[in-house]
Amino acid sequence: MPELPEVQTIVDELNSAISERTITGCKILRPSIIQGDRKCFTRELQNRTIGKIVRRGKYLLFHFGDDQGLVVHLRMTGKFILERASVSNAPHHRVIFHLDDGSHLIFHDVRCFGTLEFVKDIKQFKKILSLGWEPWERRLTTQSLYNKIKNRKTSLKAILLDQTVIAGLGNIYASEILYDATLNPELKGNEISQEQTRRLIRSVRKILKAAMKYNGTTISDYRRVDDKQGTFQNFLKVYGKEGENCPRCSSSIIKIKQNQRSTFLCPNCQS
DNA sequence: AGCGGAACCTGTCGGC
DNA sequence: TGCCGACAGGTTCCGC
Repeated sequence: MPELPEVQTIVDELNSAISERTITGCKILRPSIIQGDRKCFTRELQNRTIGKIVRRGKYLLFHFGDDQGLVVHLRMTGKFILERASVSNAPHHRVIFHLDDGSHLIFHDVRCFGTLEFVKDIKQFKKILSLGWEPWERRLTTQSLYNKIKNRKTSLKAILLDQTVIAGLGNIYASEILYDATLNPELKGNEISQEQTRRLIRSVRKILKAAMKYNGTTISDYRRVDDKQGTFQNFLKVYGKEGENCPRCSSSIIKIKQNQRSTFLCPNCQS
């Protein structure tokens, strides 16, 4: 489900809703969701006060005042639900956090790919350390990105999904970005010019910024903490638009498979 | 080293 | 109607 704009929306809403709340207890309904030491998880989180919640790539980092914290990844269908009073019974509730104001934060996940992990030092957490540039990081420049991908034999689409290059992009925005930049998704890293790299970065920033403005894209599962939907699906140009007309040239949008995943493109504009 | 495919788990949808 | 395969917003592991 969520890519950077969806995760950022959720992080912003959680900061408003539960920052400075203390976790009074937690109930694990699906143990496989918990990474690391499951036995310690409940004990480590007990009586912790949630400080700042930040996003890095598609991870949510709940800081507990020091370097310790809770690292969450929503994967495809993970979401957070805040219930003010009693906890409803739903089949996909996986972990329930009880908070000191009587409310409950529920981690809900249909497919159970999502992960929660307590970490003693977030700064040294390997999965976070291996992430690439944030889209608005100064070090992400035409030159640095060009240097990083100029020898790669894989497609631009796969490069955009590679979290060790730029962190936060996923399948929807990868197609939208390549369409915006008029780049063929099947072009290889070692085939693109500096000018094309410049356009790629510009489109990454443009599309993500617009998606965040509209609180992300809801196609089926993604919901905000208050259960509202994002609205960027109303502005998608190619994702899920197979057979529809390209807004730029009216050619028919096509769907192809790259590395087992769908890519949507205009075969004319992006040739 | 770097690439592509399988696996992880559950639900939905379209075709026959 | 019912079954079966394909597909879904992501990541990790494994073999080549």
